[in-house]
Amino acid sequence: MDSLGRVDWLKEGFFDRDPRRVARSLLGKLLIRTTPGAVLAGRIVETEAYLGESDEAAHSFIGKTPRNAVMFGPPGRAYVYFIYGNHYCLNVSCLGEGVAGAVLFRAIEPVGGIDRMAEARGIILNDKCDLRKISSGPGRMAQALGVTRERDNEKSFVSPKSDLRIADDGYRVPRILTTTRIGIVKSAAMPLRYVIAGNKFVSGPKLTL
DNA sequence: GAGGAGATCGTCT
DNA sequence: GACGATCTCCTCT
Repeated sequence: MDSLGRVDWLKEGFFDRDPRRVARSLLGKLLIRTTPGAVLAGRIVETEAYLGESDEAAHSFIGKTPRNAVMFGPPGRAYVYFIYGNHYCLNVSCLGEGVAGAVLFRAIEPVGGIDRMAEARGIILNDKCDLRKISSGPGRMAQALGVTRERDNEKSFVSPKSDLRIADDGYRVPRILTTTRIGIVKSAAMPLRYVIAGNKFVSGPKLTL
């Protein structure tokens, strides 16, 4: 972690808030995966908030099931699910025990261990490669960080022993844009997607300001 | 560059 | 048995 300089690790209280506030606050923070051979780090540039049982688009809308139980658990835990038969998506639980809520990590800007993340994505690093393909989009980002449900679901983001944590290195987000969420049908009009304005690693269609 | 469709499987009804 | 918080490839312009 020496290469990252001095950072503050996020604590459980950070996540014990409304998912909308957590989603905004997470922008600009560093998502860090510690592996035996390298430290993978990415700056969070895009998030989506999923509210509790009042949000039709959230998995928690149908109530607690084995799949979504983490959303109802304590804050600061990883909720990982498998989607479309191909991809994993990484979320962090918000609010306290018994209250559902989560924030989906949609994209990060690679800042450390880039070669390892590219390798995990099957991308050859050279002058022509598009770095956005490493971690721009929930499925891509999860693959770059080696996130799977078996390995990471229910894992704590706030335990000092965890290999999946979030840090604040003092980066100041210039401006935040709020848009509707991507890929959902129900409650699609709710503006619960947050992105760092102008950041090229944000996924989805280009945003006009 | 934009748009459409297929891939593929866990989860819930 | 249907559907999904996605990605990639292919076609068309």
